[in-house]
Amino acid sequence: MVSLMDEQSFSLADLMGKKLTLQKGDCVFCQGQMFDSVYLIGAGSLKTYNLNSTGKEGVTGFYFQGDIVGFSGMDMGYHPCFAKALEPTQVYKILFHEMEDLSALEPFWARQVLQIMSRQIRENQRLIALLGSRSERKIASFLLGLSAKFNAEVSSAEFFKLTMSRNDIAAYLGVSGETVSRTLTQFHKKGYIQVKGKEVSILSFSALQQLNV
Amino acid sequence: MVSLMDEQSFSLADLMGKKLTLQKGDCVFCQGQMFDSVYLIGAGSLKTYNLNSTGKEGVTGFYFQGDIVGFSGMDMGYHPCFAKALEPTQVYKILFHEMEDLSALEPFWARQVLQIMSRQIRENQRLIALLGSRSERKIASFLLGLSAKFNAEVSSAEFFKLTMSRNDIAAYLGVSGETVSRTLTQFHKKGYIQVKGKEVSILSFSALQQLNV
DNA sequence: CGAACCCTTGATTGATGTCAACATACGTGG
DNA sequence: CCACGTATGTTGACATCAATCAAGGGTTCG
Repeated sequence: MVSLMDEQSFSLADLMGKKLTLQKGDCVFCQGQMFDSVYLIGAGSLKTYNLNSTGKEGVTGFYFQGDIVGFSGMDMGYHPCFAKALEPTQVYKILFHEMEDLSALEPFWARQVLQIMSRQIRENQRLIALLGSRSERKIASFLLGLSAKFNAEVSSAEFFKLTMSRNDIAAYLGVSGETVSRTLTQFHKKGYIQVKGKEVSILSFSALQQLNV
Repeated sequence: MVSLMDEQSFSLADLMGKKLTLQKGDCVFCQGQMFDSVYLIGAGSLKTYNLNSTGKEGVTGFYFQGDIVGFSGMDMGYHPCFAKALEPTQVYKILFHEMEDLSALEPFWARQVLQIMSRQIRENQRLIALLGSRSERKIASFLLGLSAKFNAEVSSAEFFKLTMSRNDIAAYLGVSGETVSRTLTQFHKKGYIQVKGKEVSILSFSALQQLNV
């Protein structure tokens, strides 16, 4: 996979984007804030979430190195969600009108942006297709997706870190935090995964894939 | 809202896209098929869905006039879903590499494409945020979203037509067909909506919005 | 006109949310 | 470095929503 973090585009990002360093809990942008930029993630991870009138968080996505966060604000002109760092994180701020200009100038960049948006649409639709399935399957799919993402883009370590809390995962998949806990220990007891706090390793991809259907 | 169906871009679409006429049930593309085009909808409506190994349909989206369908296939190089007409429908086939060329030449077009993709990301995330909520709320949100879309883009008629079946709605929202039926009649009894087969009219937006939270 | 599909409604069952208690990890300040 | 307090995670008991099964009516299309 060609990534925006490859050398060629890294220089592009450097050119156009102001580099921001975030601590855990810092927000890149807030729900309702005016849209003028998107953010390319250089390192770390973010979650996007919105608050409904009851104050409950709905997590709409997790973002890692090479992802761009903030596109959902483009068409309405304001961000419909918060974007908050899950760990120390670096992002490159990309002013939207500069990105548009560059699209006209640099075909490689334009194609990369479309690729990233397309990937996001596909990933969102993968989740939507899970909407009706049981929590076991949702969580299996979540682990497999995360593992694929990490192996492809971040590292090939056996263990990967869940930088988000169990409740974040729960709010993302539309289940309760307790169900996430229960299902993880269930997977562990069946020998599908190994869990050490926030570190997870998949022992049987096939078993999870079978649940995933 | 500026739409791709406005005069200026209509001529663009005419220029680049071969016009296809579909009957109800016809597929624009199939799951697994190679990606080379996206499709701008001129009239009618489509659903996208995928089949899992058990043969069960998971509906990932509904698309109407002015939407572009097929972006989810871009980054992997093949379509991860079917796109099937829900009624007599017209689409403009847009070869992807031609779209890229035109985007480089025509900033207006490039911006429109980004807008449409952004809207789709936002709409998908709105659904994802509903993942954990009760079916009542899911269906209320679905009706409100559809109503907004129709009023904005298709017509301002009081009634709008559900071109998809109850089971399609169910598969989209991750509930059972029976639950869709029951909830609609419940809304009807409470005076929130009027239902005549596939025609629906919203009598109390506020009541539905309150459920929507 | 028949057959297939779609929709509605009822009864039952099962999965999962909620509540509660406890355990563990984390961060902060002494 | 320890001690405390808070946030996060785990586990159990129970309640509830919605899936499933089933039956019947309605609609569409060949």
